[in-house]
Amino acid sequence: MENLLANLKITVPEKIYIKDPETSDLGRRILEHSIQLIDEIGLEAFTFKKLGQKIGSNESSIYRYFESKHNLLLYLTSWYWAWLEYQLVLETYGMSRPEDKLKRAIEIVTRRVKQDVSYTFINEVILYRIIVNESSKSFLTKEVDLENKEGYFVAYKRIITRLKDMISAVDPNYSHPTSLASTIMEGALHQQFLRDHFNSITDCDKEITPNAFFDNLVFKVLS
Amino acid sequence: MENLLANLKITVPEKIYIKDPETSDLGRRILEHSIQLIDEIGLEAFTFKKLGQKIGSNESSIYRYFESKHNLLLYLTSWYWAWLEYQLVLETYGMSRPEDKLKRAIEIVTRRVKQDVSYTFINEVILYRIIVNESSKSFLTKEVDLENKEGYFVAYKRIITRLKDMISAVDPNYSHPTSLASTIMEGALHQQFLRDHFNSITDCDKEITPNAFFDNLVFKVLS
DNA sequence: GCAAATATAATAGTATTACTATCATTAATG
DNA sequence: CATTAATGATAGTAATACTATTATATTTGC
Repeated sequence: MENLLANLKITVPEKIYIKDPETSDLGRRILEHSIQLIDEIGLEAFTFKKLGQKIGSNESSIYRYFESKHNLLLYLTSWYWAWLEYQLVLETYGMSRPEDKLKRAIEIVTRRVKQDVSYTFINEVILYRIIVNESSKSFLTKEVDLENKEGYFVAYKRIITRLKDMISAVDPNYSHPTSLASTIMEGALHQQFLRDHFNSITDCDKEITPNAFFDNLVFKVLS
Repeated sequence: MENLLANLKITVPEKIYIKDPETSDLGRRILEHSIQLIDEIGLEAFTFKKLGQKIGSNESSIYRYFESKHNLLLYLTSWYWAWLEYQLVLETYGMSRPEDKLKRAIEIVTRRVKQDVSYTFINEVILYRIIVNESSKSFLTKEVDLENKEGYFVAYKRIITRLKDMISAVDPNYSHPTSLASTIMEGALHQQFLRDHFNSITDCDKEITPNAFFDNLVFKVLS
């Protein structure tokens, strides 16, 4: 798996960036350290100036890659969804029983990323924390419809559609497979967040994982 | 119901504001018009200066009520959760069958607010749109643990706890009542958002409501 | 009814943000 | 080796997110 990904480029919609950051050393440093910095100080306090200082580069140079920090966030989230979709396809490939396949799929999309598997400049463990804490902000804006038209959210929509298909494969008569799929995806992130910050309103802790909750939920709903 | 609320003050944690906005004309204008303005231009573009212009008052005067727009958002979300809890308690009061009670509760917390019921300066229909689009931003910050310690999120946690209790009343053996409760609350807002902006990843539309989805889900999980 | 207290308005000022523009320097490529 | 492209340095702008100060209303307490 690691080898496969090393040769495979995760594709992010072109319009999100001005210059493809994966094609240059500076671009790759921008990605690597923006993930670290956003994780450290949060998206609100994150600025291109601070990032420039961290990577020993100039603010103006970073603007040649991304027109704003919002677009950088779109890039990182898009990258993550594409990466997760890749994991999903790879790890369920060839499974014939729909139940097993769905079970595995739920595992993949609800688990906390604990290992940096792809050995690139993008650290998925840290990126996952950004997804939990910041990804909602990528679409909770007034520009969402415009950006959606530009295709900025295709990766997110595609992985949910895949999950939906797996749900319908288990129970073709279930009436709300798409909403269930989107609820699993967003709900898992939310439960991870609650586990870290509001443990009184989640059952998830060190033993009970969001995966256990959603696995139980989905198979009760579909049976 | 309307009469009751007219005499009842929704309580928001004191530390959220500098001066209680409900106690003065200017304060009430701040609340009324901040809701309108945030709904119009979004939280990111919203500033106290613009609000001041809208209400014919001065930026500096608004700062005497709230130390930042983040705290204003905390106020509005807190107010909403307290208001919703009030609806929940009122509308399920005296119901004896746990199943009926839970069914009604799910209806209350998943429905889109369509009528301004309390006749105050706070328009709940518009506020609901703010909750859908902006409320996550109230806790997705680096300061969340600090603010949680200060009690800024008690209203949110309390309503989820109430819902959890109703779930457990229906099925005391269900293993994840708290996570189910928080998933319903947050998930309903998310489905409303998807309905408005990403209809390909939800089943909800004009006919199917988030309520239909969650009602079906919960009673399948608990039976 | 008036003094004192309080609330609001007006103005100014600061540091930072989120950029854009220009020009110099360095590195890559044909 | 000349041209082009990428990066860096510097400067500048409008807006943001405030704080501070002073002036002017308004309320309230006696």
